[in-house]
Amino acid sequence: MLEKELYVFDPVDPKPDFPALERDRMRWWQDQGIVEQYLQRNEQSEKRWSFIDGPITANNAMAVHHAWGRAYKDAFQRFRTMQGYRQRYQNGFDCQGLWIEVEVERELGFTSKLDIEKYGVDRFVEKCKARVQRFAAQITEQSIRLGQWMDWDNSYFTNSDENNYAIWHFLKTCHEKGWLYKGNDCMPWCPRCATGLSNMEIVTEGYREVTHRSVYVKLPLIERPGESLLVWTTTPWTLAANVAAAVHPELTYARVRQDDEILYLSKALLNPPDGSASVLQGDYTVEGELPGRELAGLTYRGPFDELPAQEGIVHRVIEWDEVSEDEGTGIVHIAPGCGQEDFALSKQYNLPVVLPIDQFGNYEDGFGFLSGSFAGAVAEPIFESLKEQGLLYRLQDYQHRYPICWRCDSELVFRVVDEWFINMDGEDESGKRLREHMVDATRKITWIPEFGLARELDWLRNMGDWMISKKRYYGLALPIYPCSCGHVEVIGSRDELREKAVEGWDAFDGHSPHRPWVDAVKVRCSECGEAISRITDVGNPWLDAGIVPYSTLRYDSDRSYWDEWFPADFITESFPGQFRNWFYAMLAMSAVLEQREPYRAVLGHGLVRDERGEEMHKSRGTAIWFDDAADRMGVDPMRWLFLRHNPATNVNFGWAAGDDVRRSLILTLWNSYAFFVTYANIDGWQPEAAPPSTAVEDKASEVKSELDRWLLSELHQLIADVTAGLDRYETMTPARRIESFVELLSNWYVRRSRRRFWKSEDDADKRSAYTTLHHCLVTLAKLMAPFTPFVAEELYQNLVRSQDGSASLTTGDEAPASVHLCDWPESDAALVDEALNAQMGMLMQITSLGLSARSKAGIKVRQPLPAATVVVPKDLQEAMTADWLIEQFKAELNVKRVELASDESDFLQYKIKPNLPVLGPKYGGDLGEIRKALAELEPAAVAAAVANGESIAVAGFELSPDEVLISTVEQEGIASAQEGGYVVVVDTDIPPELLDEGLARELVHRIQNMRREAGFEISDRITTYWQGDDDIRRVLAMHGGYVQNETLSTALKDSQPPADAHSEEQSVDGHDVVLGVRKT
RNA sequence: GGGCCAUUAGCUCAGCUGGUUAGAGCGCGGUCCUGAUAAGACCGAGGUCGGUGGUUCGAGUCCACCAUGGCCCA
Repeated sequence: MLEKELYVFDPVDPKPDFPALERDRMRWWQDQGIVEQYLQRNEQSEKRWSFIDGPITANNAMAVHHAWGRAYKDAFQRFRTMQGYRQRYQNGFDCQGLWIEVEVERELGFTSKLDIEKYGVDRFVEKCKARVQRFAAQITEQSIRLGQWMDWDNSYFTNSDENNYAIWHFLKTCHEKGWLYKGNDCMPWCPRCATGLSNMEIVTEGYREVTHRSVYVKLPLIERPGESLLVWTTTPWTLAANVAAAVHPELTYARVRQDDEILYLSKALLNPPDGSASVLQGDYTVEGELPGRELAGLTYRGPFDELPAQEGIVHRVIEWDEVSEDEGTGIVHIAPGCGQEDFALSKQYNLPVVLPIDQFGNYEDGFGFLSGSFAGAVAEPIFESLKEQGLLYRLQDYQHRYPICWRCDSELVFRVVDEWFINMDGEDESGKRLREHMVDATRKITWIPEFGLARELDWLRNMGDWMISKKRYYGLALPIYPCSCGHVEVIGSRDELREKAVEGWDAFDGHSPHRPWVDAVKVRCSECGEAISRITDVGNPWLDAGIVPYSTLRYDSDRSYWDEWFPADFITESFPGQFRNWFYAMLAMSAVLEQREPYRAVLGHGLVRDERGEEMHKSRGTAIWFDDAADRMGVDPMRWLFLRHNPATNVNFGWAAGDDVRRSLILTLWNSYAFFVTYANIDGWQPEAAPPSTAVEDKASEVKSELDRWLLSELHQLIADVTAGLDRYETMTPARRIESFVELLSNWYVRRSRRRFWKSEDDADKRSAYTTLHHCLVTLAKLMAPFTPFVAEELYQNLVRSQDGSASLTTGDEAPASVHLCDWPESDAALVDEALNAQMGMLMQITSLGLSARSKAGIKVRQPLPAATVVVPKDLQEAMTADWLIEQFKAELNVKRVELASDESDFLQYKIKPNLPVLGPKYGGDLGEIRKALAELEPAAVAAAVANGESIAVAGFELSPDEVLISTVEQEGIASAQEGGYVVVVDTDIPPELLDEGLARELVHRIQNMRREAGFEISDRITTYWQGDDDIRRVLAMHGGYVQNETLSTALKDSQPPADAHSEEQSVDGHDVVLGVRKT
């Protein structure tokens, strides 16, 4: 091979290791300072585009599913950068919250909250911070590998002082509006984490199918000795907190005698309609029926009345409309301290609330034999006790979905606890509720996919008050200072804390506002002057992420900056949880602070599944790590795979899918690019100064082939479509448009243009081909830069930058140092020629049909045929007569002559159909009859009439020719193919001279293969040696010039090949031939 | 229980505001081509577009109900 410096373009490896190219290119970007130039490119721009990055949890390494969202983030930022918009490029890390505590607890081998206290909250919090730093660094490295260009040194961290104090400001605003309150609610509680879960965390993934021992319990009625209610529960530990039993007032209950006692239960459950077993076991007799309301007001003896905690409690029967007769007994055991609905009933009926368990799920004092035991482990002692008391009816295993902790999988319990809430129905000065402000903001936002709007509104309609406190250690320190006098101080900033501090400031000063340091500070109660302490709770982590449109945009420190960048033009995240998490938290916080939408458009996307559409599992080996995927698949295919996908649905990710992208898109493009470079180097072609498209348009003298004009036309349509799609925050449609363009480029333009590049003359047509292909490849690189930044850069660097990368190849038209610094291509509508596009479409269509016809005749394409006859739809017959089109068709199909026929009747049979779009509006209900009658006419006669422009009489109506559609099917015995009004027929009668020509082409083919096997360069000149029979001799005598020209043979020698030639004996179309090639 | 989404070829998925014969990739079978060559092209088989009604001259597309699956919320 020649020294590459002798070429204009760096020779292209036809089979590159793409991941290796990516790694090299990544380093090159860093070494050349390209990323910095990119970040600064639009600093002076008037236009700005505001993107806010949803913080990624810096708690573990990045996974492939993060790559999906980050591909969107990067693609849209790159697109806007190339369009000249000023941006912030700020990445964010989510750094506080229980999930981090859980991981650190795991690292340290802790099993309980108490271990943290023993270890020291300060050391523990430092560990949490360190973990976050570690993974933030790792995620940053991985994101860079993904090709994500952000201002990495300027990432925000939600555990920063600014972020925490911004939330303080928010909370103080809530407090000033009177929307912050301490509530006691019965809530799901994890006994391991020893914390409540907010309504946002009780999610569907937080349930598990489990089997519990359920129990039927008798509750003896005080007023009716010997008679009992029968109740049922799946959580026996709650029986010790029972205070009431609920019946439905309208349902019918049965009074049943069994043995020597009377039981009450739902009548329906004696003989369940679904055929399941009766609640009762054994013989019984129904003595009467009564509506539930007649049981209400009775009192009963509770199952654990002897416990101190139950002292003085009167157990009543109450009415409740939610009681069902689908399961249980139709009488519901009510323990307000252990269930949300129960707790609500306690307010309604003023029932006492018994609180049986502490934060670890252990029974409190006052519960006798149960005190100190874990609620989840007392089923057996409780059953034993019930049995002793004669209250146990029977036990039954019961399978149901039960809530579990999403962090540690522990089964949840329900506890009544003090927590802090934001009242989502709080009213502002005008009487408008916070919830309504959020709904208004939500409607102003563009939700992609559209159903996001409905989903968010649904959540806003149903959401309860926002529980913002958590009884944990590492997180936002809630700045809430309740005083024993009843007043509550809420601190809104660090300065305010210092002003109001009465002790502990010195101990705190210099620390982040985290526990335990901030807890040292006491402030003065503004009502009574008492020194008061902060509640020990930390904040819900969605406060941390929700404040980001304020904290990162300097709301508290630089309002003009905030004005400039708020609201965000665009955000994007994966769906799960976000409608009630990040999307929601931002809406809520923005509604409080500014009563407006914090983002204008939001793109949500689904989940990453494995190749078969199932969840990725480490254990099943279906999980793919990001680093592995980047190493093996490369990130360009990964990004493309995500960006070409419909965001509304989950994507199936895997090695085969990635390889498909590599082969069908990247390699196809690469091959066209390699083709260009190979021939451009041979010809010493160099790009011109001015942009090729206008250069060509301006030079009327330049011969522009239809292929070139067509490719430019398609290119400019592509630019328009891709731009429009990205403007709508869509990547699927643009990606698929690019795919089809690459397909056309490779399998039609390059295929049909090959000879233009091969020919030895350096004429205008050849230069036009180079100019066009070069321009299209460069433009394609720009269009693909947001999607596949690596391969786009490879093409760009070699096609427009000098080999050492130091300068532009063009003169007078300095090309930017990187494709990512280029302007986004502009579509020139004047270059879009729809007529030409249609014409080329027709050519592709008839070519395909011609090949099909040849295929049916079983004649290889290398064998020339005398003629093909083509029929095209009437309105395209004019377009079909173009010389260039005929020439392309002849060449592609290898036929000598093309005949255009207007009458396909010799080759086809007709079928006629009504033209429904025309007839429908005109004839309406008569259409059925017309269709029927039309079907009975003689097709050929109708076709003839239509061809002559005559009307057709059908069922009493006169149909004009354009109201009838003629279609055709092929006749037997003719080598033809037809589709959609096109017919191609090939003449299979091959004269001897064409057989010779076919043989000549076959010989060329063999020689070409031998050239390649011999390892010759494409431009090497050779001497060809041959030995063969008279037919071969005749063919070479006649077509020797052609063979020489095609094979770059300086001579054809009728002799045995010399020893140093590459030679073979072959059978060519039945002729024994010896061939040899040797470099001249 | 309420809401949302989906259901199109063996598999994975496109299909714009209703319009003539519903497409692609992979897989399968066959043929061809080859200076993209451990690629490529062409042809073929494979679909009652989940079901039932409705609106309409006409429904994969709009409406209702149902079924199945998924998601969200109680």
